[in-house]
Amino acid sequence: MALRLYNSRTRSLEPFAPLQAGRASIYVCGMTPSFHPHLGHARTFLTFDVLRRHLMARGYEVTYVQNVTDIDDRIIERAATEGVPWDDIVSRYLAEYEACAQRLGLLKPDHEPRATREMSAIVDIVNGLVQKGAAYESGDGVYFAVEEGAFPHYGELSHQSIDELRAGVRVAVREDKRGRLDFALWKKAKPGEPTWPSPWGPGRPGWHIECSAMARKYLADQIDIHGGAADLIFPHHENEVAQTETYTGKVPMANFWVHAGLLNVDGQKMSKSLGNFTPLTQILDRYPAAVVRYLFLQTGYRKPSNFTAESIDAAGKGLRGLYADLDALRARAKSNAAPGSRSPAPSPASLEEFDAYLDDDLNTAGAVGWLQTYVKCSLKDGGADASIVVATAQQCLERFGLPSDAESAGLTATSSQVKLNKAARMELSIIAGEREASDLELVEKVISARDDARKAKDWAKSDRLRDALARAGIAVKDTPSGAQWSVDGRS
RNA sequence: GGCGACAUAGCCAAGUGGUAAGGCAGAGCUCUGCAAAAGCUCCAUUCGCCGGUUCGACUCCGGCUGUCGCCUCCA
Repeated sequence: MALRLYNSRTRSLEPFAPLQAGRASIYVCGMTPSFHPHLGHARTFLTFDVLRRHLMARGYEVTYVQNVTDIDDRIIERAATEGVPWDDIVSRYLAEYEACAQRLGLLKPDHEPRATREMSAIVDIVNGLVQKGAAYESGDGVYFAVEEGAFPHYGELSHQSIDELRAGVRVAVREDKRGRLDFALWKKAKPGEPTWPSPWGPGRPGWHIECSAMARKYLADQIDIHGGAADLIFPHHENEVAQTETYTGKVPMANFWVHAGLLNVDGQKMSKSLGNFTPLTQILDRYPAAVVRYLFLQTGYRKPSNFTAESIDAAGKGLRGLYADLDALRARAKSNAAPGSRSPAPSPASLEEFDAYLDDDLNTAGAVGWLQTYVKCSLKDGGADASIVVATAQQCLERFGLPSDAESAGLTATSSQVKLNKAARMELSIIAGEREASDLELVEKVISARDDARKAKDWAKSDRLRDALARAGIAVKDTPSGAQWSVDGRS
């Protein structure tokens, strides 16, 4: 079976055929660091991270480029509001994004070009477009002449005609251009704005042109897959296609346009004004990154997705369950293993079943279901070779970019995660008769006091202590080998 | 107004022209001092509504309704 992907350009599912045998080039529109990265960013980049991992697993040599648009109107506005230099804004939010990307386990792009460092490539394209007569200089910039028919295929990607698009244009924009649909390739400097030199005087690139320049420079005139979130289809990608294809004369610039669905929060579009905008950093502080990843894997990447506290809690429990079953299989494999035996290879047949889901337009949700069933059934079926199942499941987790066990996924309690609030600390320190002990020591003291009570069959005291721990956010469970505890909701 | 996506159990969510994966929640039982955890079992005669095609549709076609998104701020 071969990979099939939904191509927004043709609105159909197509077999993936690379331009060069064995290679795949992907360009994904990355961050504009003008504000905090949010969950929607995470969803988009996780989607392409999994696509990339799957292509690699299928034997392609993948070149993945994800740009940074580090100059645009919003960055300038933000800087003006805060009264700081524009590049302070960029470095602040870019650093925040990179920290999040690392926590999410996103593979590092092969190239991460930044618009401001690619000015000559940008100016070259604008120049070329002007020379071809597809663009013109006006009082405030250089514009692409959509309305004069510079690009006959304009609108094909977003499947709208020029007339339809024109009808949709809202308020008259105060730009000095000939046609309403014409868009800026280069913006001449206004006072106080950052500038770069150009044949049209100091200024800065318009939005869209940077991607045309960087995709060509770091990949080629024509690439296999161009990705981004669905909200970029128009105008960003439409304009990008117009620029690149007019400039290079090669069609199409991207064989596949792959768009990730947008994310809603509590049923509504995420926005600052609705007050449901949560920086990604805060989400990752609250939930393990692996849970965020698992949550999005459970949804088709093209579908609109709704984020709620319930949905991520359920995802966390589902992932924990998977890891628990896997641990049980590991234990079985260990007890069955002959001394000195090597760990076995994954089952090719099972792996193929898993990959078949991903081949089907990256059906991660189906693949998750398959993996849950595979692990659960293997656990019930004593006849299955546990070590092979474990090896196979680990491969699947790697395809997903998920850690191989609960501990590395940050799902188990560790001493550093014990943080008692004031009231809880007070209560436990009274019970323990300790004032100076660390949070961790306090918890352990109370646990052992409870153990003593249980040995003495003083159930009332034992339950009292368990309740106190529960109020402090510590869950206790008694096992044959003694009491185990965990930070609530963590394990 | 134009363009599009989606509509499957309490929630999330796969899927197929031949009779509904999985997760969460819930219920019962086992275990347990009681819990928790774990194990076992159960949980959509039905896939928004109405027509059509078909031996047969949730799956294909047409219409309707609803939700959401895009139409130069957007990942």
